[in-house]
Amino acid sequence: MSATFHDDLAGAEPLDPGDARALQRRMAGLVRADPVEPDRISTVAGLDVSYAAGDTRLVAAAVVLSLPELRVVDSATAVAEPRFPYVPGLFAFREVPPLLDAIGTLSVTPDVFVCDGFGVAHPRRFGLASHLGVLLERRTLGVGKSPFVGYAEPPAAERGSWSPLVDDGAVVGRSLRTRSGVRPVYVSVRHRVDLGGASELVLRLAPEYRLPEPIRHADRLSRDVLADRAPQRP
DNA sequence: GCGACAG
DNA sequence: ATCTTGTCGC
Repeated sequence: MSATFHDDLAGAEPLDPGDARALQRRMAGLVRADPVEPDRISTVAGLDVSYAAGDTRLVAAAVVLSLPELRVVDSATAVAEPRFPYVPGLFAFREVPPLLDAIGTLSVTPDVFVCDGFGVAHPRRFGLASHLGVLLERRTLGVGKSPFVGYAEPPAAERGSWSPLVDDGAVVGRSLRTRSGVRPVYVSVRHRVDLGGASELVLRLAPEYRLPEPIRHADRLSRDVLADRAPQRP
């Protein structure tokens, strides 16, 4: 797909954490929450980045699946050297550049991007999903594996149960049970997507395992490329 | 001041 | 994120 929407901001890579936080505060104002109807979504891209122990390289992957079949229809990867250290809250500055590279070589433009991280469930309401959504001006949502900010009551044990993730008095996401009896994932919307629609979509994307299929595919692909192995079986 | 802290 | 074996359970 084509380049980013806000190219000016995409090229604005901060030099230090202070600049990065300031940039997040400015960009947070560009985020919107539009309703999304899961029935009208036909392609979803899963995104993930892998790292290796004794290797400085990092590999970003984007895998596009069709709905409701959940079949892989496109994929792309990008190898890079991290340009920013891992700092909680500034995660996007580390992973967005390589993710944009991978996304840029996709031959199709997916309806929604599912990120490994959060959207507005973030100290400055501008996590990875928000960041990517604003730069691409596309629908994005985040699925986290562990809580970052806020608190959520444990959802009931059955798949589909959820509870609001509240931070500083605001609902910033949902703790959602995608598998009965398995610890929940944290859905955090953020750009041109609403929380209810995002949760319903995540449930459709995760019919069998805890994590959404698009993310599982991206995780496996990025790991295979990093290990210099041929992409594994479907 | 101290602890927590997405991946 | 990544380093790692076996083991309990459906």
